[in-house]
Amino acid sequence: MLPRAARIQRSGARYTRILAMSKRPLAISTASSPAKKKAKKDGAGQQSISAFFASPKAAKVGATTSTFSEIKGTGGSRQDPVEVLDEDEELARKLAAEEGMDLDAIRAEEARWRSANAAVAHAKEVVKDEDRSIPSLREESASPSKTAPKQHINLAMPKSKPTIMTFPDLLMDPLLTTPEACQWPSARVPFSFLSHALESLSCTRSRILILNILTNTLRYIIAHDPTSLTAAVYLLSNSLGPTYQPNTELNIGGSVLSKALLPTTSLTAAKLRQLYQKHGDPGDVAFYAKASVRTLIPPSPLTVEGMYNKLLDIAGAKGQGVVKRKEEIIRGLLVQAQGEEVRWVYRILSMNLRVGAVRNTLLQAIARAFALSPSPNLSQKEGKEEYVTEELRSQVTAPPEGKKKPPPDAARVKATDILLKAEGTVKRTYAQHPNYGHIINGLLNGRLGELPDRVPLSVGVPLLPTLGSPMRSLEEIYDRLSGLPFSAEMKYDGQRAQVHVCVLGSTHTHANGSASPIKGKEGSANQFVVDVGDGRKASVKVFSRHLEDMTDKYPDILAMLASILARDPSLESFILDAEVVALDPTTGALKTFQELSNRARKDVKLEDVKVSVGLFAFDLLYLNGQPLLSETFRQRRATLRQHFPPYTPQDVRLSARLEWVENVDSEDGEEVVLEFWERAVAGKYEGLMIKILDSGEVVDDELGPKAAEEAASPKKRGKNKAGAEEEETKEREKKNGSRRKPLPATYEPDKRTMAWLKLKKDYVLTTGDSLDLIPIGAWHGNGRKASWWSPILLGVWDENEGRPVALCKCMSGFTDLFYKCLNERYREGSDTCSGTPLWDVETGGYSPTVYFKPHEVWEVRGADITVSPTSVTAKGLIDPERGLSLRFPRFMKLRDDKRIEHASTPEDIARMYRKQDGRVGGAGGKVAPGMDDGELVDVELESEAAEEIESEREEDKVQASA
DNA sequence: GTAAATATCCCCC
DNA sequence: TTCTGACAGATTCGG
DNA sequence: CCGAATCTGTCAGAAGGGGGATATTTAC
Repeated sequence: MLPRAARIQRSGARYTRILAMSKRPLAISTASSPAKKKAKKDGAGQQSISAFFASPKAAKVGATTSTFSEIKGTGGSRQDPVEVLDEDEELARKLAAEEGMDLDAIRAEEARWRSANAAVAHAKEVVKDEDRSIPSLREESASPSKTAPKQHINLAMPKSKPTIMTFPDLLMDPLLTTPEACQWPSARVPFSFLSHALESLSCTRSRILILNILTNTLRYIIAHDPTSLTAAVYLLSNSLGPTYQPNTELNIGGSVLSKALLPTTSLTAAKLRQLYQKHGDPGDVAFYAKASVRTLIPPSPLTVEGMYNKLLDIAGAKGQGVVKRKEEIIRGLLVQAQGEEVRWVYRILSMNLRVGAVRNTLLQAIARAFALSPSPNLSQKEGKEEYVTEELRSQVTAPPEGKKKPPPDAARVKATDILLKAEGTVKRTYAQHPNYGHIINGLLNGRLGELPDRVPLSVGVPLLPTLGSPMRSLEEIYDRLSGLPFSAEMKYDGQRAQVHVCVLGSTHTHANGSASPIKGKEGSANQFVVDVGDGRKASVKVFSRHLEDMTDKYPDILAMLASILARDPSLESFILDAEVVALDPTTGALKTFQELSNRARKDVKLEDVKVSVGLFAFDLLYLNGQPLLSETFRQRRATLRQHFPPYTPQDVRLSARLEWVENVDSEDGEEVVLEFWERAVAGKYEGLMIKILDSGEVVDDELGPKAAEEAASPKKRGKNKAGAEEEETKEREKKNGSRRKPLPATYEPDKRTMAWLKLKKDYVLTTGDSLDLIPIGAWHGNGRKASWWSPILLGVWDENEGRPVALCKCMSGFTDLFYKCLNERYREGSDTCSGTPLWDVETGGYSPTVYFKPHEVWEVRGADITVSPTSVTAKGLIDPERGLSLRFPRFMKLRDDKRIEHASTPEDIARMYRKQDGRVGGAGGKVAPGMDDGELVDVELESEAAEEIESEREEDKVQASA
């Protein structure tokens, strides 16, 4: 029996899916195309008119519809949902009649939709009756501070009938169920089981239910086909393997996919496009297209492992004719897939499941699944306290159906505690060794508690980086850290690099991870071994921020590392965290990110290096066999500086530099920090990184920093620091009347803590400039933004030509409400929005789906001005061939006080470019005097002004809708 | 049959 | 990289 | 004291500009 809450969720969600149907053009590819392909694209791909914007009937229900989407807004709908159903039915019949085909499949589908139909109808009633307080769009904008109240739709939903096999409900509380009976007839998990799980996932947005579904799914697989587990997890993770391994990329996009789909459907390209228009989601299109096909001989059922292996085949394919070969594999998969499976095969192929579960949730589910259903390979005796045993589980009771939630029973409390512990171990392990395959092997072959030892931090396997939280002013930083000593480091505009070095034959050599999930193909292709010169050799790897192996790209860094090893024979293995920055080879002055990205990436030879770089080290995570993660930043930094003094090569052509990042500490005084920040603003830096030096506690209340410092003490990392210690803290807090949060200065992979704060100059409202731009065109959004305009093309005002010129696209900074209002202000086909360029604008290399009548001005921010191959703004002012564009554009507010003639001009942009280009800085940290002397703003004024601007902005954003 | 242009995909920020 | 929004848990507020 | 309202942290998923790598198409 399904818990009531689950039933409600499920039906509500099913209903969401229908709402989520939307129109979208066939061309899914991005539209950042050079001007030349404009004509072709506009002709073939982009079907721009959508029913919602065109039909008056839809306009009539518009308000109601968006009200619906509020409930579980997976994108809203451009059509009355009920009608979608009718049309689908009709279409199905038509297809069946035309092609003379598989009525059974269509019937089953009909049944499914009909039950959903009932749900929608009911839901509609409920909403109408229950809630008159959901305002229409206009009312909403009148009282913007109130967000629409949450809806609870209480209705019973007839269960849809799976076409092929009957699978259990997966939403139930895993503590109340057990995966006893095998759910499939074969030895291996069929793909249909996974498909069922995905289907269930897509029906809800509740984190709790998503976790339940995933956990239950994995439990069944652990219990009945553990060898398929790794494959299943990768299929669920939108990836084929750890990013640091080669050949985990499919290298296929929308174009290959639709090309492959076409022949499996016996539909014409035009019909397929029609389906795209109808449904929006490519996976749904595949599903409907396939629903019209009859196969004479039913293919053998697709298995999870079979699917995964086929994907590996695709990823491994190389050379001439790959597209054809990949197409064939895909076609094979689509033929094999039945019913619902088609949708998920297709979404997996596009590596975008969109079911609300990615890395963290998946790891949680893995942990819980193993804690509840231990690997069949293990004897039941060991480590009982790490698992939720059958006895314990059977004592857990279901909460009663009433609305009152009584306190959970003791067994549940205990079980939940065990689950949380398991999550902690698995997440921590993954953060230090992000490889699902290794973790699953570890869990299948060892106890939960042994996992960290079985899958340890290893040289050669990148660990996830610590993340910094964005801050908007220096003041906010002092506020957050309430007196804890910190270091302020320059944030360079380059590329993150995690450098792994291990001298071969040293005592601390770590295996580079066994049991790779990537089978066959050239698994461990790139082993980079550098010759130190004194007879030693070392293996070296350089990883990017997203843990991609980019050792290829930096032969000069490898050379530098060889020199470092040569000058210090005691170095055996280490992991450095650093930033690679482009440098002027002679002066050592910093260069821009854009220049760094001009470097070649593959098979780079030392001689071919055109852009010199420096490696600016800021952390040391491992040294000579010893992980340093649990040491404080102060300690790690000291060790780093002790063992890795800066290095300047004799010949800049043959080796990169090694530098320490420039920094000051809070102990140097506030003025010093302020000056440092001003230098960051004036120079070619992104801003500052602020890092806690010692572990401590942050005090939220008035109790002041003293208590915090008192409590500050280096913390030993350990699994069970909980228990008594925590209670003690809580009690102390109660007495003091202050809340404290522990703030560790240890290296916390994958955590976005307050221990690392980033202050970028473009976050700070009074620094960096903002632009006033004119919206001149747009595209249809995807997924969540399917019923809105997104992105939007923005232009500057060119006085000479007397018309707007496109500068950049923009999609960030808009609220949902703003999008809705935009739909009204620029309704397709109205006098403000047209599929053809009715107004005199220069769009350069952009070809938007629709053009807007240029009559508004928006305030927009960005980090930098870039030289652009697409934009034509200010062409000739900086570069004869290329225009200028904006890095990280984001919408701030509507400027209804400005006319388009008052928008920014190409000259403005060019001036900003010159200003940032002339910025001073340099590796030595010297600031050339006399530059930009007017830019320095008193910090106090700054933050006050910022606050004002901030609140103003909020208001404006809302007002924009009125 | 080879070289240049174009299209896609992916990855950096 | 940027951003917003949804959930869920924790805290505060009002009767 | 309890339930509602509000705050906070975490997670997911939209998508920006630029540029290299590679396969495919076109031009000579």
